[in-house]
Amino acid sequence: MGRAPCCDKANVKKGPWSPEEDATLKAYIEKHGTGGNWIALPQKIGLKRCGKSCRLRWLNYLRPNIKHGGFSEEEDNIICSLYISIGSRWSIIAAQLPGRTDNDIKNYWNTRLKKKLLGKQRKQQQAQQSRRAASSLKQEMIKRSESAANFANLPVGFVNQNPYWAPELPVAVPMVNYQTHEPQLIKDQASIKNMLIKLGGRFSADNTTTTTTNTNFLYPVDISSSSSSDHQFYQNPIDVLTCTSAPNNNIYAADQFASTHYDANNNGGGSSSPTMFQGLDDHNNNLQADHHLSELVVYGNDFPHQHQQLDGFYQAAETLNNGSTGTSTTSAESEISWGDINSLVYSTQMVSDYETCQQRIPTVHSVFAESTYFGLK
DNA sequence: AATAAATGCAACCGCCCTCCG
DNA sequence: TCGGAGGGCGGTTGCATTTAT
Repeated sequence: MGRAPCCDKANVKKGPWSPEEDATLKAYIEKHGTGGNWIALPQKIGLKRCGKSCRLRWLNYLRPNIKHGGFSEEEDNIICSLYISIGSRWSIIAAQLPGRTDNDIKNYWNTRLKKKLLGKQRKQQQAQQSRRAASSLKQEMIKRSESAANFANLPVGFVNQNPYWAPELPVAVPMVNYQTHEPQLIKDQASIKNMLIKLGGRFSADNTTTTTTNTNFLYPVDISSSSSSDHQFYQNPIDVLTCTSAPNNNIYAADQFASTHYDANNNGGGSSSPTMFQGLDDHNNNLQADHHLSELVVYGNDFPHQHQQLDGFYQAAETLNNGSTGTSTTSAESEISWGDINSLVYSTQMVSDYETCQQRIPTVHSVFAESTYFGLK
C-alpha cells in the first residue's frame, strides 16, 4: 500500500507559476513566514497548489537574494571540486554558494559544466598527456599501496578500536583557503570538524547546522589547479581518504567516512543523536556520492583492480584539469568521456565494497589516522 | 523563412528521513 | 515502539527558447 498523497492531486494546479500566484505566495511568506507547514499553506492563502510546489517555488525562485545564471569561474571550480568530493549532493554544494539553489546548480552541472569539462573536444596531445599522467600516478599509487601494506603491520585494532575522533592522534588535512587560495593544513580537530560541518555535517554535541555564510571556507583543492604532471596527493578529501589498507583485511572506504556516526564527546559511537555526516548520509540508498568516494578509495585486497579504477579516475580528473583551467591551446578528440567517471561511481566492485562497508562500521578517526600515517604534511 | 534539433531550466515525482503523537 | 505526516532531496520530465540546417 502506497502512502497517501500530500495533497489532492485532482484539485491542484500544475505547471508554470503565474505572476499572481508568485505575488500571493511571496507576500504571505514575507509577512507571516511559512508557519512551518507547507502543506497547509496553499489552502490558507487560496492557492490551488501543492504545498511542496509552494515550497519549491519559494526556495528556488521567490526567496530573497537568489541568483540565477551567470556562474563565475570560481563557482565552477567550487562546484567541480565538491562534486568530485561528495558527488551529487546538490544541497550541500549549494550551501557553499550563497544565492545559488540546489536546483540551479544541478541544472547548471547537467547542462553546462559536465559538457564543458568532459566534452569531446579535446586535444589528442592532451589525451596523451593524460595517459602519461595517469601512468605516473598509477606508479605513485602502487608505491602508496606498498606503504599501505606496511600500515597493515600496525597493531591489530589500531584503527577500529580507538574511540571516535580520538583526540590524542595527530590529524592533518590539507585544504585550500577559499579566499586566499593558499594551501592550508588543518591540523587541529576543531578545524577539521568545522570543515566537515561546512561540507554538510552536523555534530551531535552542539547540533551545529551547516552554515552558508562563512567567508573563510576551506574547500577541497581543485584538481584543475594542479598540472597534469604535478598532481599533489592529499589535496582533496578524496586523497585524504585514498590511503586505506587496514589490519585484519578490513576495507575502509569513503562512504564509511561519510556514514560514520561521530560523537563529539568521544563516546565511541552508538549515539542516536544527529551525526556529523548526517547531511551526507541522509540518502543511504542513494549511493552515488558514497560510491563516488568509495570507488576511489577502497584498496583492501584488490590492489590491481583499484589501480585500474584509479587510472580511470585520474584520466577523468585530468580531463577536468584541461577543461576547467582553460589552458587548452587546441582541440582534439579525447578518449576520456563522462563514462569514465560513471564507471568509477557505479562499478560492480564498488557495490560490493559498499555492501561490505555497510557491515563494517569504521570510525572517522580511523580514516584520518590512516591519512596521517601516510605522511600528510 | 521554415523546420528540426539542441539546449536550458522550472517544475514535478517519488523516495527517504525526521518529527511527533 | 510504531506509524503517519510533513519536509528535504536528487532524479527526471516537459516545455519554451535558441541554434543549426
